[in-house]
Amino acid sequence: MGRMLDPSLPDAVLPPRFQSWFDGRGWRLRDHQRAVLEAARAEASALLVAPTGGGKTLAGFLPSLVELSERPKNQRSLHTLYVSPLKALAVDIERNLKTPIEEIGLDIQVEARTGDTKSSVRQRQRTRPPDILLTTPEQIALLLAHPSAEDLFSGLRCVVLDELHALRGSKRGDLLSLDLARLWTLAPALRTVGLSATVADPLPLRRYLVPQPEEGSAEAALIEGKGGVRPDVRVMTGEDRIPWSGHSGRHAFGAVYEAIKGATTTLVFTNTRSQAEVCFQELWKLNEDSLPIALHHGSLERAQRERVEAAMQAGGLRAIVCTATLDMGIDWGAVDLVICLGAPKGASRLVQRIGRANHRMDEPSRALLVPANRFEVLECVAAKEAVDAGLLDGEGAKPGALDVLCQHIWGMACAEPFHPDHLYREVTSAAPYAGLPREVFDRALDFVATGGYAMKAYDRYRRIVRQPDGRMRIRDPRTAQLYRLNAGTIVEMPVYNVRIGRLGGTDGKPGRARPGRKLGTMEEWFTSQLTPGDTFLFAGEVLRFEGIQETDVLVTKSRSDEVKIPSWQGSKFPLSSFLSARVRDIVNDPARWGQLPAQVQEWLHLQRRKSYVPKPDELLIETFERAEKFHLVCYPFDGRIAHQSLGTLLTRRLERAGMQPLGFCPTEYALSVWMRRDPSGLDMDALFDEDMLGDDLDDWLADAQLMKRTFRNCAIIAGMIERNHPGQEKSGRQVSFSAGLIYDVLREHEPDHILLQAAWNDAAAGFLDIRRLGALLSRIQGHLVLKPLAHVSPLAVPVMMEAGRETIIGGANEAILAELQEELLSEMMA
DNA sequence: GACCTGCTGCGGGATG
Repeated sequence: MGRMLDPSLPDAVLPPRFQSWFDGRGWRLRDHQRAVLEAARAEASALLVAPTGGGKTLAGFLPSLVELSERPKNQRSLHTLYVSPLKALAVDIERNLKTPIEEIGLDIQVEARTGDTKSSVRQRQRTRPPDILLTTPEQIALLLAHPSAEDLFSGLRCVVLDELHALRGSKRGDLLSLDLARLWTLAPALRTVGLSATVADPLPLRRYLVPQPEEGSAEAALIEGKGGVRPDVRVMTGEDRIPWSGHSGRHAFGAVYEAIKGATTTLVFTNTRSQAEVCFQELWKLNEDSLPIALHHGSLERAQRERVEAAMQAGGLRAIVCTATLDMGIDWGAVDLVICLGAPKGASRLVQRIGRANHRMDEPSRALLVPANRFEVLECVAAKEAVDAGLLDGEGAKPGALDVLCQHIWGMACAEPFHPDHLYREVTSAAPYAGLPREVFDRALDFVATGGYAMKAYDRYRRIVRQPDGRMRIRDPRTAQLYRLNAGTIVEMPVYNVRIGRLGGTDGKPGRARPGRKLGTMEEWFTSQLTPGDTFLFAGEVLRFEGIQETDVLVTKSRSDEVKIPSWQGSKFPLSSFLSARVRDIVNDPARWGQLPAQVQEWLHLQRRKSYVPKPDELLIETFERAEKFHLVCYPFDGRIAHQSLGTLLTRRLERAGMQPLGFCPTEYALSVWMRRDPSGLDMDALFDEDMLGDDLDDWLADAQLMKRTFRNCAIIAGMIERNHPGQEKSGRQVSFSAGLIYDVLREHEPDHILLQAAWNDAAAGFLDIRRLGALLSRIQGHLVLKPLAHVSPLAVPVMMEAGRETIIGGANEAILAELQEELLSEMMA
């Protein structure tokens, strides 16, 4: 492998001690490792893009190890900072780095620092740091917001940023970029190494890694590791009937079990926690061979998850059913099959998940995609094609979040007084904030100093004050303490603890129960649907709901078969634009239908006969009457979030047009709206005009609850509202109430408040997906195809099922749904 | 016999 090495080079790159360590293991320096060393020698920052495995982490650390080995004795100071999005990775790397350090015989200290590190150790690390510190973005922010920051970091030579693709573009990534900017100020000799999975466009990552100049832009060197073997991806299309709707993949559990039996170790990825619970439960029912299969998701108690991870590490498991919790993390060499249950949602996410299998360079990772319904078959096929062609989702760079900027300004004042001009220049050296106008920075600064003019009367919002010399300093030590309690960008929903126990005390007398072992957490809204005696699935067990005591949901184990499926309200996994365009391409092009399973082909052919198959960039709009209601169904294939926004805005227009709309239902692929009047005579071009993104949108948002929730997150991150902390008597509801109050006050009295702007930006990028909706509307202008029908069309059946599920009172009543499906299918065939 | 939706990540520190 590799190119011929220049015989004059090797000595210059790797010192003899290192070379013989490589030799002793039968390793050769890989090309990308050499390139990182050469970049470091030239004092250049670099982005290393490579698939998992292949010594990427070692490549990031090699230059630091070499430099530290050449350092004069007795000179110890923080040399290299490693940042990972996961605490577990920091701890794992600590273990892994110690091997080469010991074996080469280097005098280098390595320590991890996370929220789990003992506070005495954290304190000591400020004054006597190790040579290499392994940590998280939040910890760096905390270290920087301390008077000791300058001493600690002034000698820093290198920052290694692991899994950078997973941080960039998020608020955590924004926070980290601002911290980098401060580090560049404190340690001008600093270079960075970014480690990233393969991305569609590395440029934003390369910019992220170096200080941006006032004019133009700068980027780190790009080093591309050799791609491994293309993964072997298959889409499961058995003989079974492919469901018309639903997302559980239940019809395929038998085949999933067989696949697990046929592999050494399998990761079964699901898209939701409830899907993971259901899948796990059903696999155990099928598990005649008693295979050790485990469950892992984010609402399970941490200790339980750690037991599963340890069992995996020890080779004791055949499969784990999991959610995105295992998208990243410690490599498990034994995994040789990845199953993705349900729609893959995006090519990059899929590649990341597939990469969890088989880290040997010369063998392909094996992956099996299991579509749960007909539309998902299209999505799985589109995703497989993208992976086969080596294509990924492109994600544009978006400007840094303003609430994060406010938090950072506050933190910087905790370290030492700053001059606004200097801090502005520093902040704009961070790539996400390179385009930040001074005027916006000044408003953020003013917010940290006063809360904004609507809040000026409230003393508690005054966090920094101006000194006579023009510099800003923290107001008092308490305010600095408050910063430390509120640092970070992750905001959680208030949750209940699920614990074993009964109401009424252990001895049967009334009184306080002593709750037992904690199994995990559940959200208030699901809890509120339970009445004592109900049974539900959680942590892989059937539990009986006993009652609520304070923030504990008390449960006992049960053997009931009548189980409710718990659900959580996480933010929505968006279907990537890239993948939705590819799904459209398949549907639009009958020449490509041959690769689809027979049932799906028949479905599309039937659609062509009974209604219409749109051409690229056309939007098909069907109307038909059913059960005394008129339905309008359109198929943008643009993801549920954009369809949700479109549905809201269309409904408002239909209302004005006198159609008396009754409801709408978005799916990933389509949108249905139903109403009392027949819409087929409407001017569709006017209905779908781009101008709906103007006043209609503003009207709707004015009183949208979602907007308040978004604002709450921004207000917490910016430090306007305190987080919940153990010991503080402030429930989640009280926090959101006060956030709602502040939101209303600001909307009325200070509509240009920085946090309203921050919330609007979040909403536009998040629950509204404005960019996507805008692209959708402009794509279809002049390409609407209206098809008034007598009956429901084949494409519409799954959408109608989805709508039926949501509108049937009392949740999904199976008998009614089955009946609905029968009716729809016979009407469709009519 | 179907059918059950929405992810993850982190987190004071000085003093007794």
